Amino acid sequence: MKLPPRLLVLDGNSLLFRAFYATYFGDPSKIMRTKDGRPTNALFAFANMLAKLLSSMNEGDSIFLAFDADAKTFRKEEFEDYKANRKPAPEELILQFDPARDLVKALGIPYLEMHGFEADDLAGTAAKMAEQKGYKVEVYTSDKDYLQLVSPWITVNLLKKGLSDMVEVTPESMVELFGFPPKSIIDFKGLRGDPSDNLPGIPGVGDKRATDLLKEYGDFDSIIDAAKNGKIKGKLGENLIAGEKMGRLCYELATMKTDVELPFTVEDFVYLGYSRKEVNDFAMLFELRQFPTRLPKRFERGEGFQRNRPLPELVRIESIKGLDLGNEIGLAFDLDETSYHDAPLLGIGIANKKERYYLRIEEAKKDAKLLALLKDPNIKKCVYDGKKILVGAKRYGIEIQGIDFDLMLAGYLLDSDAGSNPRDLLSIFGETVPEENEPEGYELIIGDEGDKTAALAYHALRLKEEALRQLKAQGQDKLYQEVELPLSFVLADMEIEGFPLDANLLSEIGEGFRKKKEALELELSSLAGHPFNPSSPKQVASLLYDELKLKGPRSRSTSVDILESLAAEHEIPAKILEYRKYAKLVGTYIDGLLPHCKEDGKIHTSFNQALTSTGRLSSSNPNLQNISTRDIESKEIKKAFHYPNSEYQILSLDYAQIELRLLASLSGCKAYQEIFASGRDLHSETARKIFDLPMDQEVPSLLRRRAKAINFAIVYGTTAFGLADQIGASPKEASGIIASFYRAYPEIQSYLERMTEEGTEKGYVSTMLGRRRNLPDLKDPNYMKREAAKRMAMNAPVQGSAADLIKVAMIKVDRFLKEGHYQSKMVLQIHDELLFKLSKDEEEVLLPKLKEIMDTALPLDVPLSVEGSVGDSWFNAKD
DNA sequence: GGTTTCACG
DNA sequence: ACGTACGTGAAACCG
Repeated sequence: MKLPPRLLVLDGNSLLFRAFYATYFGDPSKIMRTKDGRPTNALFAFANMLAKLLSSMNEGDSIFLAFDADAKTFRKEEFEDYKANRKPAPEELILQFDPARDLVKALGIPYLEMHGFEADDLAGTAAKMAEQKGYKVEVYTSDKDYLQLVSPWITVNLLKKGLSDMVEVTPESMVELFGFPPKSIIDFKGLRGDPSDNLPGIPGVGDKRATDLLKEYGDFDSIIDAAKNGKIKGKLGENLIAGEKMGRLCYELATMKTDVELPFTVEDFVYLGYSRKEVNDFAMLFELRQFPTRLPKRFERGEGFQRNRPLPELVRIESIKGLDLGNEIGLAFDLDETSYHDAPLLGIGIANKKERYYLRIEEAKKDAKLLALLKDPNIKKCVYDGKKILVGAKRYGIEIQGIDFDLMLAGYLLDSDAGSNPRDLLSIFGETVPEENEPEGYELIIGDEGDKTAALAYHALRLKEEALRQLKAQGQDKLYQEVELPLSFVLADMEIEGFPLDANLLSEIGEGFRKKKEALELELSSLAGHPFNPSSPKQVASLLYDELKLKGPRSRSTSVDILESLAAEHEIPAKILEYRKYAKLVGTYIDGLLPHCKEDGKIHTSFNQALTSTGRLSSSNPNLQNISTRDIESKEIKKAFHYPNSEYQILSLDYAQIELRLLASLSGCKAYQEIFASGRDLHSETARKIFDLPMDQEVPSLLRRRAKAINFAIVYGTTAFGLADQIGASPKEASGIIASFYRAYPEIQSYLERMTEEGTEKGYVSTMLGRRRNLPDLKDPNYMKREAAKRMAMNAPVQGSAADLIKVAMIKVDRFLKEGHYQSKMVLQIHDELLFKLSKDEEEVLLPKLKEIMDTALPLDVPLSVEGSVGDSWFNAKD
């Protein structure tokens, strides 16, 4: 006969508490710690408990572990004093909570925590679910509340000290041990209360009387009835009647919830093994060297192990009719990620916590119930890349309301270097998605249609709680809720609105560039004495360094600065540079841009909101954040960006020296702040300070240039070599300048040092709004890697805070424009600059108002300066 | 697909 | 004795 499947249910909090106190010795100074002082006693004992339990398991057995989420539970809402008497857990234990979670993860044990529920509700639900499916369930805890679960199929193992000192409670042993059957424990608690949870019960009823009453009358209700009917005489009877309300409340609070809507099915609990690498990393980090050896080898998994549960089977449907989706769903669009402004929308993925569905677009568009659900703001949508969905939906005339959670943005904040494609980003959570539905060779795998889309919908919904928990733990929940998520809606509008491009004018401008490029090509061939491709670095290097024998660098580089330095020796390098300029213009900005121009006379970029390591946006397809502006001739391109018939103008508002102002504010350097407060020229003032010039004398332009260079160098995480290279001085001279800068602004030096030190300690640095950049390389043994990471540690908080600032400004600007029902629209962001489609009659009102919003987006210790300009084209809207 | 170059902040 | 500035995207070349 086949044995019933076996499930182990663990109360993680209870076990961890037990683990802690079993190794506490009554004194925090005596507990086990790592060399650098982090407490590990509870982890040690907890890890050994888990190792022992895993050792008892066979292939095919299941395990589930529940944790408490945060303090606010439904019990607390019903009874304010619930657990009010509990002493807060000691600091040493609290410090081990998060690592314990990491351990459970590393061990590949399916685990769960949910807001508003305690571990026992989740564990109880899991146990009951499994019981119904015919499992033999073993619960491990030290909490006697669990005894109410005991049944022929559920045994509760009560831990006294550790796993070695444990009582197994079955229905039979229960009566023996406690004098009443499992279900009476709730009646018992209603009568007697539970001092450990601060439940008073009924006054005058203690252990003895409660047991006696239960023996005589059976359960809580019958006892109260008996008292009301006068069968229980005297003081006890009166107490029972008077205390009924409190007793009943205690009864309810003691009742374990076994009907929580879990995002798991019992099948998800099957144990698939642990990752050797993750376990070893954990053991190393907490100096538990023996621990990995205690784990059963049969469950060890090597590289490439996917701990994630198998996805629920994909269900293709033609309508959502009859589906139970509730008021929170996962939603995904089958729409190419990189070309969602044009690519066809193939279908829609929908998920609840247990199932995932896919509808082709033809069916989806006809499904009235689906369309109503999509536009219902009360149905919360959990998505991956909501902006893509909004843009796609708009094109197909589908209305979307109620986007509530965006897994892409949450994952990006948790690890800005994780990469923004779903596969890489989901790996943060130990999940993955099926391969894209792509033709493999000539064989089209039709079976995969919608698989990835439905999986994304499913993950977005299922990972919401976990992602929000992690964001909160990292102090990034506000940044997510109040900045990134709302910004994604603003960006969607900007992308949909687009930016005007006059294709005819652009082609015309391009013809001029093309002629110059072709002329230079001929000229170069004749100068070289033979035809060659000036676009080929290899051919150019061979011409310059082999044929002409010019003295260049060992690297044989042909980049701008090298060619400029060679210009004195020969006329070819300068011509090559000129050729490259026109080749770039034609290739990237004329021929590259034209195909992106749509019939609406506009260009629709994609802002990538989950890509850069620092928190900036990036723009692609096409990139509108790198249109030429420095070189006056190249800037001609900007003339083609204008609205037809001058019905609208272009307004540009940009933050002046935003990063340096932030450096002044973040570092708290008074002298540096003072320059901005005074409104004087930053670079001249810096030159005066570091080169010791008199206040009244005008600053020579060479010194101002050098001061400007060092101001930038500082934000980049300067090196003397880099600065020297930049200003054409010796490294020695450059390091002298750096030293003078730090002498003039010592707080800036200490701020930058603090960033590298804190970064090394914590493994990350943060911006003003708590955005993180992880920098594990600060500890890398390789010197070069470490130095590079230091520069990132100095730069990321500044560059990232600037990104925070303009993102907040964008949200505020957007709200202002929408609330005032203005015609004008925000259409582009270029890191420190916002561009607007400006309705002429709104200019007078908007200019000062928008400036003010940008100026005051975040409170700083320096004034901000926003410069604005208006023109009939982008070209004319600058300076 | 990786490398080089160059456009931007 | 290393070999240097921070963050991007697109196009062209080259193997």
